[in-house]
Amino acid sequence: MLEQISASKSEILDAAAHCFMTMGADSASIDDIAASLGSTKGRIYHHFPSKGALLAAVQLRAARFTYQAVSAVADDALPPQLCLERMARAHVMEVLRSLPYHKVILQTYTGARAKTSNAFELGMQAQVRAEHRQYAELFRDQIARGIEADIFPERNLTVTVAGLMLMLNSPVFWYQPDRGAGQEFRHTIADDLAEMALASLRT
Amino acid sequence: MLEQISASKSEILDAAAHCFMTMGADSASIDDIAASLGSTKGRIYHHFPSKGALLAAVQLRAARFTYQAVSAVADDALPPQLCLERMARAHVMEVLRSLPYHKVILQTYTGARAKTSNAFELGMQAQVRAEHRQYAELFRDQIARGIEADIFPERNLTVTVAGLMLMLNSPVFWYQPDRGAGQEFRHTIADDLAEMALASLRT
DNA sequence: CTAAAAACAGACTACTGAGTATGTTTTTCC
DNA sequence: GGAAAAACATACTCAGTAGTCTGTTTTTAG
Repeated sequence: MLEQISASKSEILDAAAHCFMTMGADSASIDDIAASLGSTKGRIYHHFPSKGALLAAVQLRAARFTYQAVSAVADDALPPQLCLERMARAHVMEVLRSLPYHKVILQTYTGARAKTSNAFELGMQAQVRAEHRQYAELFRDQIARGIEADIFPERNLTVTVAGLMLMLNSPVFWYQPDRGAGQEFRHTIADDLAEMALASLRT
Repeated sequence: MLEQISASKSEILDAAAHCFMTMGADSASIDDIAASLGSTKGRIYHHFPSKGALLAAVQLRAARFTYQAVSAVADDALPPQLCLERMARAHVMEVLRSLPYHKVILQTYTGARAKTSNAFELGMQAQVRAEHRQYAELFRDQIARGIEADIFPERNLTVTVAGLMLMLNSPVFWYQPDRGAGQEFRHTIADDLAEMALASLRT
């Protein structure tokens, strides 16, 4: 589940996420990432077998970041609308915290897959999709519970879940962490989006 | 405004959008696009000065597709909530129709810019951003009108508009045009999403 | 019908960037 | 303290690709 990652490996992942974010996952070269670390590609290839594996590792970490943050506040004992609002707020706050990782996810989650596809990397990508699906299920379950209890109107579940989660991910497209006010604005974003997400489920 | 495009140029754009969609804008090579047309790169470079210009042309077309479809149904005489629902439905239907173009937009709209940046391409990219902003303004204006009239609660406009439009774009991430039922399902998606988008604006 | 321009094809160049192979330093562990 | 392994650095190979240049076909215009 939570693999033990060395400090150096974690540092590489942070740098990779940052480079992938700013330059794009394809344009950013291994040399770019190494340079941003003040080292050379030898270090990176010692820890990761290929660029695709490094990218997949970043994506996996992104999924696990949000999964941890959201599953911590999810509680089936709560009424679904309340539970969902807490989950939504936690999701947005976590996305804003570990922004580079989630930018990478959305960059590569449009179904575009490179030609380089050996067995190992295909497996990694499958795992990324699996964990992402598992995370989305947290929201899917609560929404289904709400529809079951007649709190939310009946709609296509796939359409609803995807629409809701993409709304919660929208800051990824425009939020600039360096520019402008910090923590207060983040809470404004999280509150507004969580409120909108909840409202979108009603009639 | 609406530049006259030759049939050959339009065909190239369609092929480029399809290749960019399936392989990613960076991974897809000019040779790939030419091959999918049954021709060679000579044809493409005769019509477009560079790959970046071709990509920008695809993005521009995507923005204009939706702009045309939505501005056709937008009407300031209508009450904002009604107008917005029509716009939302039109947007989703158009996105599903010209899906490859919009997949390319979202692929490249995460703020990641390649290193290749001569003056001409920077100008093209600026124009893409400008027209995209202009399109988003259609929705922004109606939402502002609704808040003004106390129909919608007051929220941060930037957060609201971005969240709303990304929700409307969510099918780009999962919809498969070839797989499964056609026109009826498209209407289901458009109806559900437009309803959700409208509901998200309420309290 | 013919000259000129447009619309391509095909071969070539130059460069980038992923991956490798080997050497060097640092840490670990007995 | 000394061997073994981990953690890097450096130099190199090689495939893929953007862009160019020249030649060939097709269309257009007078």
